[in-house]
Amino acid sequence: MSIFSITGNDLLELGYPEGPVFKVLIEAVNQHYSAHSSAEVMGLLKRLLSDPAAFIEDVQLSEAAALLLSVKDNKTVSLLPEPVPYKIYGEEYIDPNAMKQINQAVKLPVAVAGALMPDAHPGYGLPIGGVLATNQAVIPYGVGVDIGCRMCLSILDLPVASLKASQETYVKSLNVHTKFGAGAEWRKREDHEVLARPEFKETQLLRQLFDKAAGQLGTSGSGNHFVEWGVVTITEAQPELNLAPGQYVALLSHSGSRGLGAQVAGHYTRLAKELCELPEGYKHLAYLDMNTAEGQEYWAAMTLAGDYASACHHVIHRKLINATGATLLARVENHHNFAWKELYEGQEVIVHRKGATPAAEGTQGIIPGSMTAPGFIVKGKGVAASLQSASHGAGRVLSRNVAKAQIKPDEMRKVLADHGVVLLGGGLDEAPAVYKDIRKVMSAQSELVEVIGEFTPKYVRMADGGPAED
DNA sequence: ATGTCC
Repeated sequence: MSIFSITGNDLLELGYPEGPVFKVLIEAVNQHYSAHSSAEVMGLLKRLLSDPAAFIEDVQLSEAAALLLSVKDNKTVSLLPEPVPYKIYGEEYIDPNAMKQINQAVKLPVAVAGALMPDAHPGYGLPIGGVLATNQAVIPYGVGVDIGCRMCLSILDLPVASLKASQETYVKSLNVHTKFGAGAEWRKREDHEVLARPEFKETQLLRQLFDKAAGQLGTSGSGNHFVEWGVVTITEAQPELNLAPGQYVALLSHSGSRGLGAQVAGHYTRLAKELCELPEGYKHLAYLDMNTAEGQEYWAAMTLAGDYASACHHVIHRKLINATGATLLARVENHHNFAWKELYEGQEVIVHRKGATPAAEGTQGIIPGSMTAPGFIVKGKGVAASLQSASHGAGRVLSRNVAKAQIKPDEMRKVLADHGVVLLGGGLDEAPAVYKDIRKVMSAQSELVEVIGEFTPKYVRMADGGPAED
């Protein structure tokens, strides 16, 4: 007969809420159950956690059961004893810390299903590249700080030869009509109907944020955001895009909802943490009940931030297309940090995509590679196991700090020159070498999306990189 | 991601 004992880690693994119940339960089990098998005790502990009321008169476990019931009354949320189903795509390319984060998210009591995309890397709460479906709950950090961060591609009627022949015009258009950097605002403000939205008058938060949003309309921010001219190659006729096979000049942008979305995310994450107390290590996953005023308020603010992000892209594209005198032939755009109401196995769920491209059957999207690697125009296949999602890019392999310490400016210049790419701004932390191989990432998700076109960057503008690390 | 704590 072996002597068996449990530890606090065992209880954490089982999803027990941290607190006095730990000490009481460890003592009770080690005193009264040490002669039982590990499997027997674990089974008992699972039953106790899922239904403490059934143990309230149990000789050995009544105290623990009472504590568990009072914890529930005190709104500390208990995790699921078993995770809901989730599928990982391209596991061999994914950081273990991102795996750990999706493993936590699928134990939330509101979780319905999850998925992890092949470009995944760690984030706050849900990993970047993480997808989570929940029941009647929205997780502000499941959407992310940059609410509505999205891609927008305009395919134009300009001759491809003009890219080289009129290099100066294209480069100048980026310098004149885009604005990058944290806090960047246009001195002469742009206009767009999104600024007339009633939501800007309906909460104190959005009233406060309106002026900054008006100033930042049509700016791009910093980090991995970009605006670039390049070449779209279509190999087969695409009726949905109304495009014949061939090559086209195109404009591609990547940016989000700027200060507006960041402040909305911060505000409602703080609120969610107050209303939804989760165990240690899970707190960034705090959620709002969709059937409360707070949940509905976040949803409205998130929707506005998403539409604002779209408006920013449209302002940028309008100005750059005007600068070249082009005509728009086709446009593809998609959010990749957002939450949607969708059906999963017949149930309405809230699908959070934090750095993941919507890929419902026939839905078009853009998955960028890097400055020197192609991006892909894709059409979703509607695979339920991925919650109808795909990656939102190649994903980083080097952190910003490591990149700034390791990559030499001359190496980066050479890679750009070898690919015929002109870069305005941009830092070592955005060098092509910091990204995974987009072709490997695409093959890891070939069952999720069909590629219908490629985009190759030529003239790229980004925010100036930060200072190099020592 | 954001002028890095409303």
